[in-house]
Amino acid sequence: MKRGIKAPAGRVTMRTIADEAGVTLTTVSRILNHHGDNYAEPTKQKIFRIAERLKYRPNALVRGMQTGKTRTAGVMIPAGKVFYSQLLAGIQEELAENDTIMLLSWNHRTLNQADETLERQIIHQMVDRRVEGILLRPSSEEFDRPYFEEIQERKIPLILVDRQLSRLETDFVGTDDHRGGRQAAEYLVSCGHRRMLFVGNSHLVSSSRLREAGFREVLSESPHASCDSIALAEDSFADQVRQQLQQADPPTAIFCYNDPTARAVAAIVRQAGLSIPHDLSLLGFGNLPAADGSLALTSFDQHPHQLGVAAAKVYFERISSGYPNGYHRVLIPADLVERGSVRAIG
Amino acid sequence: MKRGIKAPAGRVTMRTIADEAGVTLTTVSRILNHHGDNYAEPTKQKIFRIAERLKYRPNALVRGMQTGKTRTAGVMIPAGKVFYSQLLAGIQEELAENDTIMLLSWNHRTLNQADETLERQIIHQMVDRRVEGILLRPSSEEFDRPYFEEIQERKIPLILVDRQLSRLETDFVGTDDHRGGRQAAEYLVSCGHRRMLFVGNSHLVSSSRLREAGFREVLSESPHASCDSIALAEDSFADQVRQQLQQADPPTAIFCYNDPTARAVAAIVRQAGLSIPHDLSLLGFGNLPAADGSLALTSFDQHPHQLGVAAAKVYFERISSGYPNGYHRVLIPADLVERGSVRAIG
DNA sequence: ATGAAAGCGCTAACAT
DNA sequence: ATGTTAGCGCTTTCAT
Repeated sequence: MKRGIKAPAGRVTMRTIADEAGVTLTTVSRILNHHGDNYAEPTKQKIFRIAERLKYRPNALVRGMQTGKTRTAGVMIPAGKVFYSQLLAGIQEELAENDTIMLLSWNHRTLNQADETLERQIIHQMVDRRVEGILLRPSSEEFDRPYFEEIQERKIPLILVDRQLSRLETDFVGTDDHRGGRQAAEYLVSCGHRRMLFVGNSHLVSSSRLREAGFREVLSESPHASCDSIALAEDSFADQVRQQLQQADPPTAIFCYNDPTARAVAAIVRQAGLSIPHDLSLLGFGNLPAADGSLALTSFDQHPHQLGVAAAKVYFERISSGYPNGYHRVLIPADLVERGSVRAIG
Repeated sequence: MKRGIKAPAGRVTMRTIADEAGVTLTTVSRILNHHGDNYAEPTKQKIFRIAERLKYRPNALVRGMQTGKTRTAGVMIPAGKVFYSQLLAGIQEELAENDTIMLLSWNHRTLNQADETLERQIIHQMVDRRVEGILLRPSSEEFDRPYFEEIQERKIPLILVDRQLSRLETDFVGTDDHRGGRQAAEYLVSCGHRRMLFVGNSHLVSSSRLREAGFREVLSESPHASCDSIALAEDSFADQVRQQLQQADPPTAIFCYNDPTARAVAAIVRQAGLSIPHDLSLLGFGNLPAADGSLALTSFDQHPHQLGVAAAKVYFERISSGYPNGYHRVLIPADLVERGSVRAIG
């Protein structure tokens, strides 16, 4: 004749405490949640003592279900790479500060169309667990992907990190890429370079596009400066680089939108028998550590940890209904780190 | 006269679907959870269609509360460092494979006594959210810390990663440190070295102790081989290294229990006017990328990603009541990576 | 200063 | 092939 679900015996709930203390569930709930200002001091003491003795732990699932406040953030970042793991460290630090813990998942770093299902699944895992908001580094400019709509329809705050989506209005925290591009150009020009090459992924990634735009902006204002572009994603990439080098009037400096790209280019350049920085200057972006003994690359530090902290701050501001109108944007400047892959000429 | 808590209007629950379909909650629950084998095909279709149209998403909190199956793992790893972020990547990959998501938190890398409160808090955050198990890299050999008891009292499966706790019986996944130490010694001996120095943290960290033990084991079997030790944690560390170098019969090779230590030693060695590997061979452990242009260090790759995958596999085996008796241990061998900081002599 | 009752969204035991 | 009911562990409203 028994029905329903039986609770495993020996489990300590508020019920247990209430019975033991001879009070109601309500009383226990109010006191343990520090809403018990009206209760008699002895009652409070008693409840706290029993709770401690029994090692009571609240069920955050139930609480979250009822109140909506899960104190859980969804974070979707491919944190296997150094840059992202430091970004994650920043996020983690700020979340912990605010007694919030993250549900972490990973999207792929690749700009792979087929991963749509995966990312959708991840979003669902988070939504189903009632995260209060989501911090997300998009794997590409997939503005049209339906899972973003899902987040927005459910009115879950979404904070984009590192990369923007061109057609999506959201809070954003990232590097000031446009400015970074400008700094790159200013630096190379100040080193005497005029014929430049930009290597990036501007059709796929906002950071590349913005860095290129800033870069070109400065060059267009610099007398005699010129700049070609090569897109990294293309098959003929290596060939295109070689072609550039074999021109009558080859570039004297190459600006790559990130460090891995710069290292790839460096390999091609060296294969072609040129030495860096003597024959050619190379400038990266991101300031990532690389394998031992590889090229000491002049680059820009993006301060990933700081980015993470800033992102989490925006998160809390947003979920506590800060920013009443419009979206919030934070741009962190990148800083030049000279390491010797750029040479002053002429 | 109304009491209780009102559900925000417009929320889609199983109730909504049941009403719309003219069936019971039970029916919806069973069908959506794929326990609906007995239901009529049209009924099933109808429920699925309505659920989809209404974009229904189950409340995982409620489900978890009732069933205990939260499909959530607690992970406590200071993933800001490369090694740990790759370890984390492995864990993440295997968890995702099994439709599980992680609640991630961070303990400090430092062997700091004062962080006890923090780590306790983290454990509570996880326990309260009813994780099914916990994967944890201990910040030191804090076997006596009470929060481990808390985990064990609640019978939450605990899988230790990378570092063991000397007095705690638990599942463990890590590098085969003893064997790694042996490999290090065998390699150096095969290069002709006899007078060695070990630099580590053996009183604090199991990995250091085991590597040292393995190292010494081989040396004790090698004719004419000898080995001194220096403890990294001591203030006079740099002085001790210098003393070693200035001896009448100084070591020809130094084995450091990890790469950062090796780099610290390298700096001291160079300051002393000696060159690596010409005057002195240096061997690290961990194979971590370092800043551009720094010493190309011969080291051992610990395959952190593989460690992560293995750890998560143990996790699933454990939470599905595998390993009925006793604890499970997985040791992954490390592999030598030659990079030129060790020279063959004599 | 405390309690009773209703409700959250769901699962599962016991029906027919 | 479907429904009824009890229950999970809490929070909150209303009442005394």
